[in-house]
Amino acid sequence: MLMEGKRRIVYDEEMEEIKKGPWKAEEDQVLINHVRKHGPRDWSSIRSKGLLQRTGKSCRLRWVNKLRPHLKSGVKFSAEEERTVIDLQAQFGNKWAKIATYLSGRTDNDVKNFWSSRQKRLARILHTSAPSSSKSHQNTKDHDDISFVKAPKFISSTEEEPVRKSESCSSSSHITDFETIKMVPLPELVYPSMLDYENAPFQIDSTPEKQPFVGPHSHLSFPQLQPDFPLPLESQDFITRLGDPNFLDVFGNSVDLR
DNA sequence: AAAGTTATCAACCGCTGCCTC
DNA sequence: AGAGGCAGCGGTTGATAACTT
Repeated sequence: MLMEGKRRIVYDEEMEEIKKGPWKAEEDQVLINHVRKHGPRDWSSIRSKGLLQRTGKSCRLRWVNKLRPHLKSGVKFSAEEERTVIDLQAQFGNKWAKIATYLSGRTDNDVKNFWSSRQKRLARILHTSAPSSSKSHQNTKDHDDISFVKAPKFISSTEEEPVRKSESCSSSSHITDFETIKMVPLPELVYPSMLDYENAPFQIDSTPEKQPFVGPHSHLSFPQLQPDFPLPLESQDFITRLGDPNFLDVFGNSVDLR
């Protein structure tokens, strides 16, 4: 990516240059050398020693996202990886760093970008505009997004670590009552190939044993929607349609599901 | 071929939690 | 105990590539 001409230079209080923007190969090399000597830590010392005019934060990010060994840079997410992300997002919420640990060679940034890209695509398919970036919408973003159901309590078979309050909002395995959660388990979300709805067979088989996820923790299980929870009628209708071979046709007829 | 739209990626920002003093 | 620094995380932005009209 060539953004050389757009490089920004800013100054801190001491008028000491802090370089921002794209990294040069020489800077990468300095960073790699630092990690070879000291390991992936002491990021702020890189600048204090005058090795680079980058913040420690920036150095860490560069290492984690681009320079770390064994990264799958430039390699698209496989169907398997997509399913893993979808499954884990349903379980953990937007814990990208945590999800990334289940995918070798993928960073939290990769997972985050993949998911946000997917959300936009889905929003378009559903004839809802992508979430506005306007600050005034940020706190309510989840509520204009795609569709909502009242979710039942999910049962997870694993004992999980205590969850901080801030984490609980979208982590379905910790929902304790009928909380509003983002996203219904659209078939497309569970089976990424269905986004290619020209060719999708729409043979939805959601039996737990066919869930393809394989992660580092073999005991991991995913919450399942209980079949008989009381969804609002509108949502029930929506979900009923998911099994309809013509389901996606409705999107072409300006049906607003919000 | 040009213009418009969408997808992808890299990097920054702000916040939070942990650790040290 | 609490202040300050640092690392890490998630959200967001902006540039470019790829695709469509």
